[in-house]
Order: sequence, then C-alpha cells, then structure tokens
Amino acid sequence: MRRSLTRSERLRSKADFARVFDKPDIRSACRGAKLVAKRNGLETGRFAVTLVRKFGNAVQRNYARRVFKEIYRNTKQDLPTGYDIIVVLYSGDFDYREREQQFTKLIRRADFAEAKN
RNA sequence: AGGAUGGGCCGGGCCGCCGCUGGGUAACCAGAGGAAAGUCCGGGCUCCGCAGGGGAUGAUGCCGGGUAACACCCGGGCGCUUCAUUACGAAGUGACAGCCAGUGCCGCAGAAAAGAUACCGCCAUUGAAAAAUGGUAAGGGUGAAAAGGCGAGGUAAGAGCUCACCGGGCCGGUCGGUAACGUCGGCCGCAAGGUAAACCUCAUCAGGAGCAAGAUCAAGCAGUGGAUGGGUGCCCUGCCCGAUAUCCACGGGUAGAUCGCUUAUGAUUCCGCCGGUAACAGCGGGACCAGAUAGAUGGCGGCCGUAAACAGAACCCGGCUUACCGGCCCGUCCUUUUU
RNA sequence: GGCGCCGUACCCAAGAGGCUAAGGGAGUGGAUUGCAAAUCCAUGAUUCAGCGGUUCGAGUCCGCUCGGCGCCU
Repeated sequence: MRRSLTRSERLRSKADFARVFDKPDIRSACRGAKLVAKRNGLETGRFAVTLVRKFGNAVQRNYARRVFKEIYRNTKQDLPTGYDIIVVLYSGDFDYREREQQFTKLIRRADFAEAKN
C-alpha cells in the first residue's frame, strides 16, 4: 500500500464529520487527544484531524494537524480498513515522538475487533 | 577589544528518502511573511436604479511637496526635551488651526478663579487705645493657574508711574523665502488667565455595505397573517418602481457545486539610465512569482555553528501599530590595551 | 475571512471629568437562639482589564495592547 494521503482518503465535508460524531462505532481517549471512528462502507479508510477552539494560534494548529496526518500516513497499513477516523486534539504542546505515542495508545484502546461484532 | 545607545538590513542553506497543493497528456515546474498578525487608516473591486443637492455625523488640522489615496512618506518652519557649549550646533520629539464668534467648566484651598478682589501686611488721616476711613498691589499666604519678568529710578507707601534689558501686541519694508516663518525699522507700557483628546467655529474630505460582497446551477419545503407603500444600513429632498405588485411578521426548507479566485500585464517586481535635496516620478530592457476550501510547505537522516524567535496567504494593494531568536553594517558615547 | 459589543470587589452591577468609587447578593466577625434559619450591626477596591497620552486632576476623554461575547454563509 502506498504511504500517501490523498484527497479521497481525507474526510472533507461537514456532513461526513457530523455522521461520525453523531453515532460513532468506536471511541477512545488519552491525554491531549481523543479518537472517534465509524465504519464507512468503503474499501479504504478515511481520516481527519480537528482541534478544539482554544488550541493555540494558527501555526500551532496547523503543525499539530500536520504531525497527526503524517503519523496516520506512516501507520495506516497496520490499521483496519473501512473506517472514518477523526482525531480531536486538545490544547497542549507535544513533539512528533509524543504524538506518535498518543496515536498508538489511541489505536490500542480503540479495539476495532470488538466493534465489528 | 568590550559595553551602552540610536538607525538600517537579513529573517536559514544544501543533499537524500517518504508525502501534500496548483499548473501540465507527461517529463517537469512552482508553492506563505517581515510582520502573512491587530483590523487602526487609505484605495482598487463588487452590489445597492443614479452616486445628484442640503443637513446630521465622523475624520483631518503649521507650510510646501510626493501619491490612486491616506491619519502615511519626504523636505522645511516653530515649540519642547537632552547633549554640547567660544561659536556654528547635534539628536530626539510634538493631535502643531482658532478660547477679543458665542456658551460651558476651573472641585478643595484661597481675600479673590475672570471685565474680580483686599485676609495678613505697608502708608496716610482720625483716635488714649481697640479700631474706623482712605490709598496700595511691592511683600506674605492659597492654588495647577493670581492680570508680563528682572533691575534701577520714583513715592507717604506703592504701582509700566518712568527708564534699560528680556518677553508680548500692532503697523510697515522696491527685505529673504512659493509658503509656514524669519529679519529689520517704527509705534504701543502692554485691559485681561487656562481649558477646544469641553460644546463649538473655520477650512478640507467622506453616500452605504462588504468577496460570508455579488452571480449562476442543483436539491429541498407549507404556508398563514398583516400593511400600502417600497426602493441608498442616519434624515430630508430629488428621482424610480408598485396592486397578477411590493414590503413586513410568524412558520417551513437547504447548509451542496461552479464562477468571483489569482497563467496574474498589475499603484507588480528586478536591472540600467535620467530628473529631483528627498519622498518619488520618467524612460528602456527582462521576469510572470501561492491560490487552498476540514483549508496545501511537513516528517526522518546527514552536513554547514546548536537551526532556533515572532509567527501561516483566504479578493487584491499602499501605510500605521504591535510581536521577535540570532547575526551583520553604520553613527554617537564610555572603559581598557597597543602604536 | 469580515462586522459589531463589552471588561468596575467572589457574583450582579451604578457612577460618565473633582473631595472618601453608590447599592444588592455571597463571604467573614459579632448580636439574637437550647441549636439553626430569618433578622440586626460591622467589614473589605493601595485603584476601575493592562500600558501610554491630554488635563491642575482620568473609572470617565484619546490612542495602542490583552481578554471575553455576539452576528454575517
């Protein structure tokens, strides 16, 4: 699988976000971040990052979003397909390594196998 | 060499791998800032039928120039502050029009706060004294501010009452300067404080709203009641439209796409020449330089010095203001060392 | 992205150039009560979000900055 993150692999419309947040199949959380996901009925997974209102200035917000997109891009071949995943970030200063630990923690707590049944 | 201070400039680079956005069939090419920020001013652009007249309101406010325009920039004048003084000055800074057009305000204190007044005091007269009457505005005291300052003459004591110097006002010059203003000469003893970031006056400028403007397509829904007026998001006027109409209120529906939007010919940018003290303008040549829409520049490794501060375009420009690691250059001052 | 409004004690707030910055609630201390509630009395702003300017004097007027809230598709 390509380690890409093209436009079709990202959640883009307001309706998509509303659908996932309204009735998520999976929730998990850790310090500074939260994950919600819902099966999308597609072959591929889709991904998005969103930030709470009080998260820093524009540069900090963009940086945090980029870092999480990068982590997803590098690890998505290990994730189950067919899910819309949204990560919500709360205010806090983390570097790339710490974000990576956050993401693996979120995935481990999510328990995709449970949700399938 | 070190330190302090003022001003200006720069705002990481290179290589490899994995990714993102735009253009292109593709190879490939391009891809955030000096502040992109705050949204404080000024424009372009779009819509409101026209952007007319008057008022209200707001803004600006020494003079000249620059500019599309400005509250910006440049040059000059004047005032203030600091430094330096033999002197020429140097640097910084100023919402820098008008309180003899009018009105308001100036708490407390003080005798008196504005066409004023006399508490203490000083002097004269009366009186045994206390004190009274008159003169006075030098001195004391109050206050942010007390009706030019200081010295001499003068006087009963005093006072621009008189005089010199300084300050101020008015008038004038075949004076310098486009002008603000300066300068010189003459006259006036100088009759009235401060505050317009108080109302206001004068002059100049401004119609309103903003790309979520505005245009098109698609999807979807349910009407009901009311008014005669509505059309510029301050008002009047003028003008235009109007009962198959228009507007208002309540209720219902939508939350998608495309254009605007950036392959752009521009108040663009780079280089050269030339005019100007300068801001800037003119001419010639070259370049085409982000265009996202859950919102594109990141991650990892290596090197250069350890790569970091403030910080991310959202229609586009010109300014102002604010934030900022580190480095470089220039001016001024201080200390130390060497010649 | 654009437009607008607000900031005064722990909370709600009045004051709109002048003497010591109203008032209510809550809190604290006291009185009252066997104990409590209610009631009564007392009590706090080294300065009005911060910085600078105008003024003799600023919470008030004028700039800049910070924070909060609302509206526009």
